[in-house]
Amino acid sequence: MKIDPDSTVDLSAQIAKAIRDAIIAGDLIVDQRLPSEAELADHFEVSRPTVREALKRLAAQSLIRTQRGATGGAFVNRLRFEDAYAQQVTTSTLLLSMNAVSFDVACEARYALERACAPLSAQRRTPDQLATMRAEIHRQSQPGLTDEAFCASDVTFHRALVDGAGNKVLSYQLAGAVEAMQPLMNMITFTARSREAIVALHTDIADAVEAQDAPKVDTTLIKLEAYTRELAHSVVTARAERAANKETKPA
Amino acid sequence: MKIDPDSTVDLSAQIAKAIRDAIIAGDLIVDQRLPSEAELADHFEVSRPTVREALKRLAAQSLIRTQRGATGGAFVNRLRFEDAYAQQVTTSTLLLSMNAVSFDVACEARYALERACAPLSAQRRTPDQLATMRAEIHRQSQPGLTDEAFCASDVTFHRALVDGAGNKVLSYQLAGAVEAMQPLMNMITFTARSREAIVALHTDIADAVEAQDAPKVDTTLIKLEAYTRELAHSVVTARAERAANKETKPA
DNA sequence: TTACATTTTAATGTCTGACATTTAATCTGG
DNA sequence: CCAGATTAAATGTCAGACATTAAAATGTAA
Repeated sequence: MKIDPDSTVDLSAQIAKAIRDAIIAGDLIVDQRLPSEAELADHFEVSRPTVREALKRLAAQSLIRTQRGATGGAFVNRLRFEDAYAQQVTTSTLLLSMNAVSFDVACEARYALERACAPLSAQRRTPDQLATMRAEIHRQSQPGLTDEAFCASDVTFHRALVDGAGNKVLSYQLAGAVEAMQPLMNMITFTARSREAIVALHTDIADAVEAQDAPKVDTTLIKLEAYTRELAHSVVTARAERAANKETKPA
Repeated sequence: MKIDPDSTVDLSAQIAKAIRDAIIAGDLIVDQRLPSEAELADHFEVSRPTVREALKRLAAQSLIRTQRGATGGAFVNRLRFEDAYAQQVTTSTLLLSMNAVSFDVACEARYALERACAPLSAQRRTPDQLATMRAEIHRQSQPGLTDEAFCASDVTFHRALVDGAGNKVLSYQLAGAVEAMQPLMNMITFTARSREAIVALHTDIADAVEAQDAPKVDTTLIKLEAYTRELAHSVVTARAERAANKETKPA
């Protein structure tokens, strides 16, 4: 593991890269202890604060964890799916909000991916996952629910559907797509009638999943996607109209 | 933005979280300059090295960038899809290698996602993307190619297929799934005959995409998935046999 | 001998203060 | 008006110190 002191790149970034590459290459294995900060400082011929900045970079990516005390130090972290979810969701959310991704594009991606899971989920879903879907449908039917709570329940419902595929890699990939959509979905005002329509479609999906009817799940998801887009467009239209009124009225 | 000095959590982690939350909430907008390190140290009532560790954590997630000099400082970064790809690939790769994800599970996820893109790609692919697919098929047909180069070309081919959907969010999500598989694929030894079979399937896919025949793309991808799994299983079997011989022969 | 309390020790976490380096803005002389 | 020198403000780096934590080693009494 070497760095170039003459490079214009931050020393701490170089050190982080060197260690990260070693982890990816398998030279440092899970739960292995890195040298102490003082030893790393010696090795790379830099000061301890610089080493610490490098280690914090790696910690931010969940590549290492640190422990204080006599037998403490920095250890290569076993990257867990649960840890990766959070980062995936954060990153996806910011990508959507910072890159002017249209609702349509995000929606299309989300449902395309979800439909990829659906056949597997219809086949393999556990009773527990089915129960979660039913429970969320019930929650969504209750009046007085805020739009945010409705959306959150929607996310839980769809995550149960995705998790039903019983493939952790799929669940991980989908976590970002589904949850990152939530802020966009929150812009939609769900009227009583639109909630009713969504709950009806959710029920169809749960029924089809219970009956292991994959094609039915697929067609219902297509309907749900179309309806979601329709709702979003009506929001955009209403907003445009309000803006137009505002422009003409005051004078 | 506040932190709790009595918490057992690292101060730098708390500060990073406070700033990250502010970015996600939109309180800090793209390209906005954060206060200087000295000002942040004052604000949070910590020392400058602690603030710096927090900023390095955020930099590791591409949430901020720093600039030296008179008008320098830390700026909220516009998270780009290209930046996110790299992290996505790194994370996915480590997830697979550290969590004993079986080839079958990873393969299933990859092809399920890829098939989600295929219909869109058949419909929208540009001539350029089609040309990339053809070029990679040609490369894959050349004898003397190393297994690694063959795999790399395979990745490029499939990325062109995925990008053909013309949906950046889909491409981003797929980047991790497709590229993270590469180390696993590299374990497979591609014989002349298996390469021939794969090239034939790739050609079928390219033809179907050119003809905008979505169902044909789908069925061919299913065949390709089956064949890929078959190859992987034969590798595992061969390895097990070698191990068995090794156990009985030497004495 | 064993169980418990104490001390030691090795590591990370944090602080202070200083200097180096970079870069844009400002000043200055032609 | 322009080119070069100067200045100022920020990040990058360093050295050394102390605080805190937690495990291991040690000591002590039943």
